[in-house]
Amino acid sequence: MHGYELRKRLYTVLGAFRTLSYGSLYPCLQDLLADGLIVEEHDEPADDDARSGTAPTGRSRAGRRSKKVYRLTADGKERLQDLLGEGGPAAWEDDGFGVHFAFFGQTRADVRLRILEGRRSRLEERMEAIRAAFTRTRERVDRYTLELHRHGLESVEREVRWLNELIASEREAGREASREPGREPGREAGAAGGQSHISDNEESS
Amino acid sequence: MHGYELRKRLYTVLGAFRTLSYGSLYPCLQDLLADGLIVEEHDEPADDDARSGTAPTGRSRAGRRSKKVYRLTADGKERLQDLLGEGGPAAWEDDGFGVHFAFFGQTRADVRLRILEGRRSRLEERMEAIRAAFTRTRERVDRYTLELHRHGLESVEREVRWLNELIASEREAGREASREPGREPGREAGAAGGQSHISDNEESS
DNA sequence: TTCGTCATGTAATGGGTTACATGATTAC
DNA sequence: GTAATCATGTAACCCATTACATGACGAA
Repeated sequence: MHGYELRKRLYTVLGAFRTLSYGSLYPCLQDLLADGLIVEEHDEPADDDARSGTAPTGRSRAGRRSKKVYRLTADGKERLQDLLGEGGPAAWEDDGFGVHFAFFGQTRADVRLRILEGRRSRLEERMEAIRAAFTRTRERVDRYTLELHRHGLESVEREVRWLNELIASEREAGREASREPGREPGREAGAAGGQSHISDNEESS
Repeated sequence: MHGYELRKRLYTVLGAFRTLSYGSLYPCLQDLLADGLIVEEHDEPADDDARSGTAPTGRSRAGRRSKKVYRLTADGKERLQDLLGEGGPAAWEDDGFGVHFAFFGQTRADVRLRILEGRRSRLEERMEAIRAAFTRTRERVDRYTLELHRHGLESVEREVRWLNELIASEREAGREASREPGREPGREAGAAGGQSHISDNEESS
């Protein structure tokens, strides 16, 4: 898709986390282009006789013709897979986790599990740190600070419970997948829930 | 206190949110100094005969003598009060809210209430946005993205409930304070909970 | 024809981090 | 005396945002 569209979609997908300004998005696309990870297409949708002078009669002529449409190259897809396959420490930091999670649909099952578990242990470390600070400073902070800590701690605890559910769900899916040997392990969608394929750049190379 | 100490305390107070590197802290202190909002003291704690050659025998000689100890000037305190009194939109953004909340102990009750309500309405806007995106994209995103949205939405809902409790608590405290006319309104500590005074730069001017 | 939205881009700017360098003080 | 920690500071850099500038297109 093109930049403008990408940004809006980025917003709806991980909007709660962060959105990206055009000032960083467009230069980034240029870099990706220079690195050969994406190619630029011009999306002139069959210029058979589209040049007819008649006004487009409102809503027809579906998508407004847009400037630059980008598409991942083979190199780009490989790079993406490398990125998604990493699952290292960067993937369980606050920043990285959201993005990695948003791409779980394209991520190998074993990597998904590693990321979820890594994230959980990160949060458990943080919980420990907060709890320690809690007992250490008990009487030395005012009640608002205490309340802030309490709420922060509960937030972390809640996310850990969420991760526990996801991990259990992933493990369950793994067991089911291994019972029926019809497919290679580590590539299916996951646990509960029906249709799970993402839009998946359609007829691309 | 001095920079090193400040940073550690910053970490324990709003550590869950963000910590500050020395690379930004020290230049910042220099700017504050240049603006006359803080002064530098050298904290030579009574050099009566502390120069005795004997080793300090371990744990005595309480605070380690530190390099530069800063203290707020009258101007600095005024500026702080201005900052704390603002309670405008900046105070209910993700960034600003944590800091403002951490200073609630020094903040006027009416400002506290305004900040809490502003924060709540910000979150309610966000909830609406997420819910809208939810129904709009219902069938077009994979289950992981959906799960991310669901969890994000619940996080926001939870924070709203937390704010509701805090607001109720503040209102209750306000009513109690107005019943006993012993003090000026809008300066007491708040609702439930015992000791609430913060360290409050001790015998300072 | 003009306005609003879609769409892309550039330059200035800002706020922070990392990495580095230094020195004082305490513990062994 | 040497290592670890406390404590301060500087410089390079990273990365994103803001503000600005441009242009195409659809609707009034």
